[in-house]
Amino acid sequence: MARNKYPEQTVKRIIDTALQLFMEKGYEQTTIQDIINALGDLSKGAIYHHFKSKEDIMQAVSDEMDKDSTVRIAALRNRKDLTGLQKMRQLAMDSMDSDTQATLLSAVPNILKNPRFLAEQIYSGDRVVAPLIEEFIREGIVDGSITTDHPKEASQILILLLNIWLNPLVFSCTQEELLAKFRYLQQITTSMLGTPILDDSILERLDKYRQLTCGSPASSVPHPTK
Amino acid sequence: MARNKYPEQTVKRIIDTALQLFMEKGYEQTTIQDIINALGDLSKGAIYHHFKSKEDIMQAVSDEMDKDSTVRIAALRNRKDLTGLQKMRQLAMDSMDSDTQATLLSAVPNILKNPRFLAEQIYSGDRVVAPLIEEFIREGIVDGSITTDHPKEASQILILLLNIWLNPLVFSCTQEELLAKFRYLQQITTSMLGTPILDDSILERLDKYRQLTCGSPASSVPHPTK
DNA sequence: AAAATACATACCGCCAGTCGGTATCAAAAG
DNA sequence: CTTTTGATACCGACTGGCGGTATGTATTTT
Repeated sequence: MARNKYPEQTVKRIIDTALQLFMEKGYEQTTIQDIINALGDLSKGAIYHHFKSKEDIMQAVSDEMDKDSTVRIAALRNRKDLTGLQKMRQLAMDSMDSDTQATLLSAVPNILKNPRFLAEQIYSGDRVVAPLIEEFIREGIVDGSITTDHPKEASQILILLLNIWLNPLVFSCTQEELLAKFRYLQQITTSMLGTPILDDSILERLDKYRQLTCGSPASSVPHPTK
Repeated sequence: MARNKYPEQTVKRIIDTALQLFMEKGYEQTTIQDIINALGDLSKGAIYHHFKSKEDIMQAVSDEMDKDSTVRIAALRNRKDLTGLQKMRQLAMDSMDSDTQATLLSAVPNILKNPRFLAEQIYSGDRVVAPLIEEFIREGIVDGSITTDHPKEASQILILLLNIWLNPLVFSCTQEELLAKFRYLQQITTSMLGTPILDDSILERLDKYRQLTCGSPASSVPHPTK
């Protein structure tokens, strides 16, 4: 195989391919040979030239997954025209139709076989996303749009509930169950931050979100073939 | 090696040894040979006679870990002298000084290297513990000691926050941070169930709990050697 | 005595990771 | 402009260790 003049393209191809396979089959179940086969035109030596171990590939994959949520939040961060509350609302909105979420949801069969990704989600939520949310909350406290005496803890719980508890990929559920969860989450977050942050416009996205994981749009609507 | 007349003892030894090693080194990092070496007097054939795969051992280990929490809850369940609220309080109390928690906390270096256990905790919390909590909540609603319109969702969130978010093993934190978390959790759970369920008597246990993971009793009290 | 159980041991296939080698490039040297 | 040099991108055979199996043997149960 001819040598690539732009090795970063090769690196990216490896990461993308590994991401796909790790999501589909799980990290442990994916073999380096699987990645090689999926790439088609690279060898073992090529991979181990760019990454020092399989774990190293996983690290790069995790970073890649974190990337788009952090850049989205970073963009929000610089907006001077929004109150803390408005930034929070946008954030919650975004968290359900980001590219990563979509591809992740459509590719991962069930996260039960992917404890690595579950752990990654939990920790990146707490370490990278929550601190930024905390910032928004503190802004909201200053500009008067949010009320709480525990911004740090609130941000952690918020992201945990949004990313994990409400995620049908983690806790599979029917449409009605998801709706009930969402309603209760509205209630709780309202009492946490002193004002509603989750409005019903998220609901549509939420159900698309769920459909991706479960397939059937609803189990509550019996539709005998007419 | 002489054949054991009581094979269930051998099975239990394997499970206990595997539990210990899985916690210390992580599931993936523990080899069958490690288990054999730790056991000292058994061979590979012995293990694969009692368990059909390494995954099968993990399953048994998980069941073992779930066991004591489920029997404790089952015991609470039959108590007719307690209100739903009182059962909830006892449950929260128990969740922090059970044997499993203690041994788990003292053995596991960081759950980051143990995504399997983290996932296991999350799912067993949701599937086995939460439904029982929901029962207590419904009892509490009937006997008037608890108020909520979403017992199911409340139970899920409650156990998630208690087992995962508050767990210093999952999210390592200083004593003050843990205290702040606990205070906020008191607040939230109170608004969730209409009455305080976490009282300060849990706090002592909570700090012991934390000390097991981090070692130092407190970072807030500077004690220069006198 | 026969069957079932509780082990032991040698062995297999597969996997992550290694290592010596080759091909291609960029820049320095002629 | 050509040659040399050294660095980089990649190849593919190989290895050690892993999970798992097959077969054999001693002990218990029936």
